[in-house]
Amino acid sequence: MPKTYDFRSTEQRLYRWWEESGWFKPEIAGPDAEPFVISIPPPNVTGALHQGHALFVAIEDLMIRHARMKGYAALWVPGTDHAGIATQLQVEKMLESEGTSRQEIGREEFLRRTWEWKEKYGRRITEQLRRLGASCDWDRERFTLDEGLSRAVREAFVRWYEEGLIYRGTYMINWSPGLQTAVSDLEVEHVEEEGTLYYFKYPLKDSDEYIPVATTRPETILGDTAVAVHPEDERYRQFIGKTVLVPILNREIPVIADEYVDREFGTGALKITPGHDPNDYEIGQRHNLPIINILNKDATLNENAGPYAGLDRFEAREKLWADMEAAGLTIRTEPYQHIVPRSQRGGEPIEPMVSTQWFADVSGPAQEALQAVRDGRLRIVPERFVKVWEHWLTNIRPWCISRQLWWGHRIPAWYCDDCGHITVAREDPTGCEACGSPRIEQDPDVLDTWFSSGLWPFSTLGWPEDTPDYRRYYPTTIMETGYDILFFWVARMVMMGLSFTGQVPFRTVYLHGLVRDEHGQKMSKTKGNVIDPIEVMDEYGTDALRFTLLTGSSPGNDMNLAISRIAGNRNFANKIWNAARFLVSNLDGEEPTGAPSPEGLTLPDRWILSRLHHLIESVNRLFDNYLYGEAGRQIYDFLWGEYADWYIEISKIALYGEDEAAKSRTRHVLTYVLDQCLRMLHPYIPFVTEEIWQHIPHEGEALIIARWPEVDESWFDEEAETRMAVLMNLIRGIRNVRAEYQVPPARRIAARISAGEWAGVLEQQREMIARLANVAPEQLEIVPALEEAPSQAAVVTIGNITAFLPLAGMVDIEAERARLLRELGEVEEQIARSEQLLAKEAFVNRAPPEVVQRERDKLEHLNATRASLEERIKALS
RNA sequence: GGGCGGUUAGCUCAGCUGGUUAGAGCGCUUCCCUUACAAGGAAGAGGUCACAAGUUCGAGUCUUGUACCGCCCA
Repeated sequence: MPKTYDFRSTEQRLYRWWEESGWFKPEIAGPDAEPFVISIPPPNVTGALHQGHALFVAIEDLMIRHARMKGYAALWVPGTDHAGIATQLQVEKMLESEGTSRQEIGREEFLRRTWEWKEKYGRRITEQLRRLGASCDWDRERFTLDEGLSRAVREAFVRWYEEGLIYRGTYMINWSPGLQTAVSDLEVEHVEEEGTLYYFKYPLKDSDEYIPVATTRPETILGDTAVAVHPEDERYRQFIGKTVLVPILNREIPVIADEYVDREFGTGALKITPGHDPNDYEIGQRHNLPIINILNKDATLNENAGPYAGLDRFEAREKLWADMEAAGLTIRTEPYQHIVPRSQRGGEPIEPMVSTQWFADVSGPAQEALQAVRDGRLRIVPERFVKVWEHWLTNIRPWCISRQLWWGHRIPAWYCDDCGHITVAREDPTGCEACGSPRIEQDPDVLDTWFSSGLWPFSTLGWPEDTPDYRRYYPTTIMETGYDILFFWVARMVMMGLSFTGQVPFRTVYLHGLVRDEHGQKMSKTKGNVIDPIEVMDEYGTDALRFTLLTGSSPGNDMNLAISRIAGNRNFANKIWNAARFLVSNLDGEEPTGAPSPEGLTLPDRWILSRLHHLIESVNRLFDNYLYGEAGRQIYDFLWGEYADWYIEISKIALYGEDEAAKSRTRHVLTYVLDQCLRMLHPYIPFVTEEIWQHIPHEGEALIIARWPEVDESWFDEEAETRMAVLMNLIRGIRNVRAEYQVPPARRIAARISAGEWAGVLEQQREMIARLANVAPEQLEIVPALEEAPSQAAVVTIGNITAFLPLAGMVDIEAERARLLRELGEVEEQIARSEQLLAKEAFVNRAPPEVVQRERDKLEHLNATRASLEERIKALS
């Protein structure tokens, strides 16, 4: 084994081996195994890997590998999403660079070019998922525009249409002028911005009087169809029912009364534009107001805007205001904080507009989705997201599902030129369903991408066909994804799953947070703080990135990713590598496997095995509660802080000695403990653990299919743990003194230990003390009590144990006294605290007995330490 | 306006069911290229756990309130 772990020569080779061996497939678990299934959150087919992908892959691969090792039929279904808007934009950009456009080349050619683009770039993202170690069953890979999935979309659309849940209608929607399509409510962000509030006059017809009105969007005046005031507002009461004139256009509109009007806001009078404001739309419905649309699809003004037709909405705003100023219709302007609806993609202002679109009334399915969580068929982790779930689903509104795009699932509706009937069908019709006319035309629009992703957990398994995969692997086990798409995706999958399959699409939803940069900033190209996963993997290896993502985050919370941590975890991989290297180089031909025999074990053996099984117990409990980060950290701490720092150092005594039985036993313990740790670490850092496992003695073909460790409480050994704790403290104490007195590390010192009842234990471990504290073995004296304490010596006290270190010429009596007094002070402080606690009757009576006993033991130990310290201080005086 | 999360060492974060002297990585100080590992080892400094009150024998952990930061929804 080379001196450092080389991930570059390892990762690709292992991944290919695993995949070619068929270990990513659930079939390896046998036909009776219980399935454990995850559908991948399908990344954008033409997207590039970012930390969000890296995080979900790390978590899901961890879940899948863990399940696989536990013997489940583990299936991770991979795939990609056609991502309508994103992909179409990319292709349009390409066309633009070619000096053409999608309009110019036409729909058919555009789709051909987009498929071409998909073929070219579609493999990039899945290659990158492989690079992360994702153990997906690639034979089951799906794409949302695949034939099967398209059939699922058809089926779903038609069924909901037949049930009356999907309908076509003219309502207020969110219009994206840049994309020239409708978008759903979810795709609009509401951003608070500095704007202007414009005050102006609404002149009364045949009068010099006017109603003052304020607006943040003056151009919408052109679409006003009423002015509203509060019915009880004394200021405006007399105007109710009168007629006012739209500025510049001089169109006549009524003054109406509506309680919706906030008398405190602005002037207390409200202009009503039902065509371009959701609230005004509501009021317009109540009062039967006409709706005037003043916008074209590209957000320029149309013929209804009179002299402003053709202008962009923001140009029109300025020009109209200038004209009104000239006409004496303006009052004043003032700076104003208001909420601007902006496109989630690109950030351009969204225009509310009345438009004919397809909608899905999901209020029924939403109720079922609520019920599923309430009755426990669906569990959300972390639980706090249940509140968000409840709130959103109880206030759900119709979902606008049509998009004026070309890349996507075309809406399966045909309009009859003759009778106007709409034919909605599973198979492309040749004629009108109502009149039979062949003069039918398919709706040009496509469906919201989320409509097809909503079917993902079952469409990928074959639905609507009753396939073997669908029967065996549906419902899936867990849906792991970011909390940011809880509504977009998770809620829709649950609603659609319940509606179409009658079952929850997954039993558990596990939500992770966002990956931010080191200082909690959102990563973005413009900020230049993007940490590219590919670059990170190139420099530190996949395992380092995975371990950092997995141990740096906790469920549902955002995480800040720091390069220094990734580097640290690269070091961790190397640390395990070298621990294994040490083991392998000391095997001397032996190949111990399985658990060692409990017979004839030494104290350190018993200790590390006890610690290991406490770790296994803890890790399993943490896994049961989805606390993967904490579990990973605990394995890290154990492996580095106990196995490597202590047990390996101790093992050198036996391994470098002459006792063959001791060597053999030590090799076995070393191997067993490392093996168990590698198994637990494999879901976190699959590459380095597999590579190491292949080097150390093992049973079975590969770590990826090895059994997950189970706790065996018979290894628990409290006595060994207590004794080792004392020994370790003693050794640390001696090392500490050495450092304080600046004893050269290489220099062996003498030690005379008065150990009381510990003399036997210490005597048995004298080699360990000698080696780890660098005490000369022939100058290590361990006795129950020293006849005479050496005067020229530094002292280490651990309870009843006092170690004298005669550091000839190095010990300054005064300095030593000061050091011991300092230590005494600390001990006394702790004694006081402990005594205070034990003096309280309430504590002694009410705290659990074992807690009280522990406190008593502690106090006893402290008192012993104090006594030795005092004695020594007295001796030095 | 409603809801949620965060506030713990210089920086980035853990701390699961309340229970020894609150941990880690990075950074910092001192020493060491000791035959697994300098991507390392040994020793160390550094925290009134945002603030206030409460529950409890016991609170970083539970409850309430406050402040600040962030997110979601309207």
